[in-house]
Amino acid sequence: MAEKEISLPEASNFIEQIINEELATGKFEPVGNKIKVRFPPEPNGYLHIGHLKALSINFGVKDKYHGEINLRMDDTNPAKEDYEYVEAIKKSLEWLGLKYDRLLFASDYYEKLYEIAEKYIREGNAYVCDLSAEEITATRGTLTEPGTPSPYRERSVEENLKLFREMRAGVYPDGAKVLRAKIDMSSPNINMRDPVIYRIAHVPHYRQGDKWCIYPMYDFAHPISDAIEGITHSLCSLEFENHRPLYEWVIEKAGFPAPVPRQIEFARLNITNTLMSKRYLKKLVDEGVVRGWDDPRMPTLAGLKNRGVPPVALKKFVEGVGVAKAYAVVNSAQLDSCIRDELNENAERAMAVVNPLKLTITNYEGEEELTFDVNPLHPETGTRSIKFTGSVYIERDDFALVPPPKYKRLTVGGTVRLKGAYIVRCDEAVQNENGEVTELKCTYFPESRSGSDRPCAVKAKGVIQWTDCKYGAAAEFRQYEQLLKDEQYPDQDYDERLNYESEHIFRGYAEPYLAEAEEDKPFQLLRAGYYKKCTDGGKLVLSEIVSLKDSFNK
RNA sequence: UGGGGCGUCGCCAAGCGGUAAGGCAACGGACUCUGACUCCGUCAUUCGGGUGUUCAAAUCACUUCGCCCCAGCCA
Repeated sequence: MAEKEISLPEASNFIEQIINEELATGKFEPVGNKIKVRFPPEPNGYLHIGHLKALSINFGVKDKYHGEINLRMDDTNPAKEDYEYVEAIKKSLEWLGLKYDRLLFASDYYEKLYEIAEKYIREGNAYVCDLSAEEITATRGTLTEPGTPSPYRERSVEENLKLFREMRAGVYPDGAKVLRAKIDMSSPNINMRDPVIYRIAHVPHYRQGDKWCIYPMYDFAHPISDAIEGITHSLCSLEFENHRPLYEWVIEKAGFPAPVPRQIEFARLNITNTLMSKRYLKKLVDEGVVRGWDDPRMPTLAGLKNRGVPPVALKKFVEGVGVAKAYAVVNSAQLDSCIRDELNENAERAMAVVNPLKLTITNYEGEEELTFDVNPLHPETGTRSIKFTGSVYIERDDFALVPPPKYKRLTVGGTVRLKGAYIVRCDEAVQNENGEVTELKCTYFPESRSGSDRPCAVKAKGVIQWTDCKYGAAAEFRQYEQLLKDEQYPDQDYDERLNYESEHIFRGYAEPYLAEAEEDKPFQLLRAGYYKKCTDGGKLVLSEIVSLKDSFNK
């Protein structure tokens, strides 16, 4: 218990525990005890809420150890990648306020990677294999049976070198040959059975153009990229556990000096009611079911942003979820809670109705301005004014023909307070031929005006929100409460899921105040649980609104 | 079935041999011009099961059951 030059921070998860132990044993003294991590997305889609965990862990480690973090695009498969995605990824990190030390690309290492591949060949650690993809699969063996060596496994170094150079030169078509690591065809770990490390693909790369027609595989490129960058901890999700021996083999054979990067795996983030596979998300975008990757219905960070989710809420959520190795599905209620919590604290308030029911005050004439606190929790943020003309929309659920027990809102003959305005009594519920209530006729009590010191004999059981018929603005927003029980939720069928999502984007009327929203500023509508951030530079999406109004004035 | 992992409250999750933190959810109650918020209170004699070691185990050992991952020229 002697030499303790470094004071170790308190570990808040098992990864940090490991790092502390390594630091304590002096493993990183050769690099000045500098911890380096990386966040390595493949630019083949937008970042989604699942990436949040990797982000949080990596940036958390970086901050805690005053280390460095690279944002590295893991772009080794040109068929799927594009600049659009690297820009989107950068934007999402910026939105979250995460600052990385440098932006790097695996594709910038292609030359270096190629040199290491040749080194492998020269040292007998790799060979060119002519087997087809099907043949490779067939000879790989099964979970219980060992694989059989490729007939090309024992090619000479010279021949391998020649062939590999020809592969690079474009002599062979796609699939004709691959470079394989020469490890162990009978390893119980299938990943070690001579994995492919280079394939031929005559596909232009979004950054390299047609400079290359052979591309390194993840299992080869990733460990080496980590090593090149001097990454100390390569944190990834559980499904790469089986790749760890290969990760270590690749680095060892490449001959990097210690300390060499260490891969540590953690459990992915799963959330109920939220599908996160890129395949699924991309399909939604490609088929035009959503407006884009940033559609507020999407679980992408860009979508969440457009939904009005504050980045801090996301941070709190992911920190609250913790880091462990046990498979976990976090209930979306936990996310909702973090969002509501943040909104409750910081969002300005506004009223809105989703499912409007017209309420007309028969004894009211003229119009007036009512003043509200912008945020009751923080009165110092100011006030807002809403016009009131005596004709308003209220939420359909706030009126009941036959009230359930303990109902606190409007009923025929009952009274309720229109928030910030007057107490009204419902005299008549106008119904159409189908018995549906189409309008409420009410009388109001002038002396009940909000803020008035005149005593008012009338008492209201409840308070409801409203928007003025003449001045209210049409709006679109999403209800973030979990309306359906988990078991009813279509978990895998994405068409059903989309229907579900569509039903949870609501259109209705809101205070005109909302239409003036600043970009990125979420609102908590007075009925807790609703919130909305206006897209398109802070303005409501008008095309949605026009059709809305039509359907309202049926 | 070969290999690699994981099992602590309905959902996450601390705990690392000294007698089960916390959050979400839920449930009571107070307050309320948001049935919200806030506030107070309740919510694992038990750590997948069993057996051992120990004065003492969720923590160690053995065993058993369950779940996840791996046979892409994806990452």
